[in-house]
Amino acid sequence: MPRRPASATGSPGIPEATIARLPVYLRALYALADRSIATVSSDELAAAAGVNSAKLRKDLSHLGSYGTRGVGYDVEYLVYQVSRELGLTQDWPVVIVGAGNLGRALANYGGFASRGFRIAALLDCDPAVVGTEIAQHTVRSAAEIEDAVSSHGVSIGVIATPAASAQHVCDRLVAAGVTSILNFAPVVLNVPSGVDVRKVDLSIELQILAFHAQRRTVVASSSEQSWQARRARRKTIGEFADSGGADGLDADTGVEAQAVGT
Amino acid sequence: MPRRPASATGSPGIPEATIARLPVYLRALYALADRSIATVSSDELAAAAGVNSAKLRKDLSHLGSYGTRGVGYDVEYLVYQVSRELGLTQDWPVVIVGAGNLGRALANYGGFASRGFRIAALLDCDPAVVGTEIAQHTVRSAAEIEDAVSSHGVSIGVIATPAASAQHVCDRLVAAGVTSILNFAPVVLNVPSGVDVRKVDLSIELQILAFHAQRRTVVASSSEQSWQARRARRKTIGEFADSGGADGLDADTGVEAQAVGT
DNA sequence: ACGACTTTGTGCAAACGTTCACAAGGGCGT
DNA sequence: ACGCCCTTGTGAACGTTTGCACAAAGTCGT
Repeated sequence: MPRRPASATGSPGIPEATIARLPVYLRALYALADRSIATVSSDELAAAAGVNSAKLRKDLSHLGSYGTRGVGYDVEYLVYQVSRELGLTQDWPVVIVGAGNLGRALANYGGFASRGFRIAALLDCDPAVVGTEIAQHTVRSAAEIEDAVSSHGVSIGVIATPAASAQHVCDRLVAAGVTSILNFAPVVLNVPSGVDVRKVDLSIELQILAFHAQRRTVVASSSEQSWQARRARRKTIGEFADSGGADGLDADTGVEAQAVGT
Repeated sequence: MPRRPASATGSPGIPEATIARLPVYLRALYALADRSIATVSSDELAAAAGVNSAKLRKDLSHLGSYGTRGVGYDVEYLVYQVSRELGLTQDWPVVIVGAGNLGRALANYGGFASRGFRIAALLDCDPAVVGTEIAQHTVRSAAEIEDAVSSHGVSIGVIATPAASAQHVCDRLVAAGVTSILNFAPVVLNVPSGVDVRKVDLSIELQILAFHAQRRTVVASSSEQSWQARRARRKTIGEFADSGGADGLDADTGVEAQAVGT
């Protein structure tokens, strides 16, 4: 991840953590606008977005002073400002590579179009799928990646292929001029610097949940108390170095080696 | 998202950021094992996982001292240790609510089964879908959520429904005993404390990419005088040029077309 | 017009995360 | 057995993010 010099560019350098939350605020704001709510306080908006109100105010303060003290924020005005900051006042043509279940889900996802993302092309390499129609888009052959990218001036590519082809597809997208990639394939992509990659991994999220779920059962079996005691304890309680680290286990070789696919 | 009390449980308190990377390391380790590589250095593993090697070593050091100085890490042993830490040495039954494109993609996703996640039930409320077979699972009616959860001792639920039904489904899952939820619907879920929610939002990731892409072009054009001239406009929000003919134009349409039990 | 009340915007300190740099420790050749 | 070389594990410095608490700045009622 190439660090961006932030203030060296003339832009005030909005923290990455803030950027990641702006879309959440934006969605909450749209929901408010739908209900014809004209103004909103930081407390209300924070609650709708599921964050702390101080955090929300600090986040918004990075964009400028768009609130009115004693009143709150004008919903429509803030929608515009956040959209502009995120670059959503322009249309972003996007190519999606891979028209399996995931690619189809993406193509049908209303949240894209409503934020200015327009599907410029939907590609797949399976001849059985090429030519079929998905969400008003005719699936084109993956051989046309370069053409689709350059003819529409696409700068964002979505990879929804199996893991095995992801890097190859990525290379071609980058060569064709794509500089932002959203990767759903469970692999780490190698890209030249200057290309931005974000990863969405369905199974990683489950594994993180499993970790916490496991911990919960361990805790529950040792001390029966609901976990409300939020602020109770402080730092680590000594060194439990390794709770169950019996060395004797000869790493059971049942390592299921299975190619992960989408 | 609520802060996780990490060290409040009496366990060694592995940082959240580390937990989020363990699944990535695990995948890289599996790939190495597939190639019959017995040991790996922190440099190599870090490269495969796409992180800095110092970070990898520090992450692994939270689990214990499982490396050998001068040599590296034994791949199989480390696979076992990481799996155990993540709670993947046991099976996790999972219910998936919503059998649209996304639910189907999830059901067919090989990465779940290979990490110990077993689909206990796949539910939907659309009568046209109930009864059909998806990835060797017969889709059951959404009315049976409670039964599916309690009869299999499920503690992890996946919500792949449209936004409108997500909170309702969530409530029912929680009431039935689910304590970990993976949410794909673009809404902020309200859950009682003690329930762990993780969110995967397809459009948020794109918006973050758009921000960086925009910044890149702004920097390239080099003559943007920031946003001092902010007060002028008051654009309306209604019309976000949406040329594509996608169905849902409402700010927050669901992930898919079908509705799930309300 | 003015004071009471409300809410924003922000300085500050603590918590958290990352990176550097190097000592500790183990294998391997001789 | 010894010393060299390699890699781990970690203390310490640095940067980022969070949350508190409050002054600044506006509105509203009288």
